[in-house]
Amino acid sequence: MSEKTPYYITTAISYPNGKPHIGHAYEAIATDTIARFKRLDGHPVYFLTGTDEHGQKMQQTAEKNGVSPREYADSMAPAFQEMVTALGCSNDDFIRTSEARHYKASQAIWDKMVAKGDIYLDKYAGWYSVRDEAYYVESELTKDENGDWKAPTGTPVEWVEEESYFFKLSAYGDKLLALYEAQEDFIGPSSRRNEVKSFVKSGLKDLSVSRTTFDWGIPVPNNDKHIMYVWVDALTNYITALGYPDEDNPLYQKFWPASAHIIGKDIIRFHAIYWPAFLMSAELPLPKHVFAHGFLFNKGEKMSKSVGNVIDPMGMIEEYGLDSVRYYFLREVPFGQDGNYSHEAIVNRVNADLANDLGNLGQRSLSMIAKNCDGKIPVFGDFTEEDQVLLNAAYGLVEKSRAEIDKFLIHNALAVIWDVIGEANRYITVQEPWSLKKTDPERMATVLYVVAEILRCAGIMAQCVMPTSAEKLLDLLHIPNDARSFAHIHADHALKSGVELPKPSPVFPRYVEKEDE
RNA sequence: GGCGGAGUAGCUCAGCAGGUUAGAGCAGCGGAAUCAUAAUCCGCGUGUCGGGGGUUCAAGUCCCUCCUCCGCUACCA
Repeated sequence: MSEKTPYYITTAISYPNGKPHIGHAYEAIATDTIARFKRLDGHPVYFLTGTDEHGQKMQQTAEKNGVSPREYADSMAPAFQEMVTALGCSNDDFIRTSEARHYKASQAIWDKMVAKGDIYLDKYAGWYSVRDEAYYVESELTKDENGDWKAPTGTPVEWVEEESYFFKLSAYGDKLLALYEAQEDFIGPSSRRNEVKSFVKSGLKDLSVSRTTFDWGIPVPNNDKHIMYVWVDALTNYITALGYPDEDNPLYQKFWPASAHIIGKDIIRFHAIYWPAFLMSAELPLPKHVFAHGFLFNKGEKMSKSVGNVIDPMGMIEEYGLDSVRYYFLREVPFGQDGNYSHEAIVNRVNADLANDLGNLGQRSLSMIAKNCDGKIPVFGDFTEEDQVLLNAAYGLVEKSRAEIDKFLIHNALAVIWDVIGEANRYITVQEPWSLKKTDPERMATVLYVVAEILRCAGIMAQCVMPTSAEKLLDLLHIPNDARSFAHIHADHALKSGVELPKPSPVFPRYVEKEDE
């Protein structure tokens, strides 16, 4: 069997000037689920996440806290690493853009873009508000009664000019449009692709890619007065982690170009326009997909610190359990669209799908096996048509869900799995193994065998979204660790009759509301 | 303002190369069953498919128009 295509997937790197929030967590678990899916499906996978630590905001926040930017970054990054761990992410590396390897990579790609003739020194001019410490474009400004320009915040602005390096983004408009044409699925979902296309069609201006007003960033080669615009360095993290600029590095050789960058919808432009332009300039291969997920809302309201409705991912894990949280967000929210969180919704979803449908399917069948089949995988007779239909549905799961995952429709991939679980519950009702127990014990054994086999397949599939619970389920079926990949979802690897099973115990507990006292 | 997306059962959504009585899940109501985590299974919806107009033998599904909501409209990241 030839090895499948390597699959390199990344989250965006988080900006650690605050605590991790549910948005960071959502992106991480979604990316992790795809990464796990691909691994289970036999691909060599590299999964990267990390923190984006440079920039003015980090420097400002550090100053407010009376520490250096590096000290501040060092104090903030661990919370993100801990979150990723707590979320059960299977990332192969965690990159921090303040690391030495990343300085090397960023300066190398910069040099490549210089060599290509795409970077030049000029002046950046614009309306600047000293008080806001921000530039504004003219369309944002208003004139006051004296005819002076004001920022949207009401602060006075002045026309300032600053020396800056520019990247010739304007030269890449046509190439980018050609890319979007040639690779329809480069940007997903399609609504985002339209936005990006129209933005590019409206004409690209050259991009200011260096700053001189602060110094927390990667120095521009051969000109220490300038640091790189954070996005130049931030985007480069995706190749730093593979060993760039050493293009002979085995990781780079194997995994670049990336299969997918999973990002939030707010940073699509940087990933779908700037990043491919930078790579084209540096003459490096382009990623295959950039997919933007939506935002999460708390009962329809945007989460914000001032409203005080921010969801802490660690608190959620504690309340509902990690696998329930992972399952809820990935099943409930159509991936690519905005989603909603509420206590009622998660309890409802988790109890219905996990405790009732899958958990109870396991419990009802495994306890019958324990009581009536000597606690061993039942001996089965000939399969009826109904048996075969159900088994085939399970064996077809990989192909069906893979088609969804390849379109980044994680919610659909999960729905496909739960369709089979529903069919299995209906099958039991129709077959009535509890009646067969008296009338036809051999047939009862066959029915229970079929259900156990469905559980095996569903359990293997579910590993991508709920690794811990799925493992537990597979343990109950006594599936060896080396028989838990998608390749085993096939009749050739079906359960062996007579294998002794452990005593069944519930895998997905029901969430019961706490009494108000 | 310009460009783009969306408006379908209480909720979340699917449907759309136009074509039989517009679907699913959840919630709700009724029933069956009793292996099981009071779980499971079956049955039950008179929905103006945002409003109006048009094309067509036939329109959530195409065209026009209006209303509402949302996104994008570059240098904070």
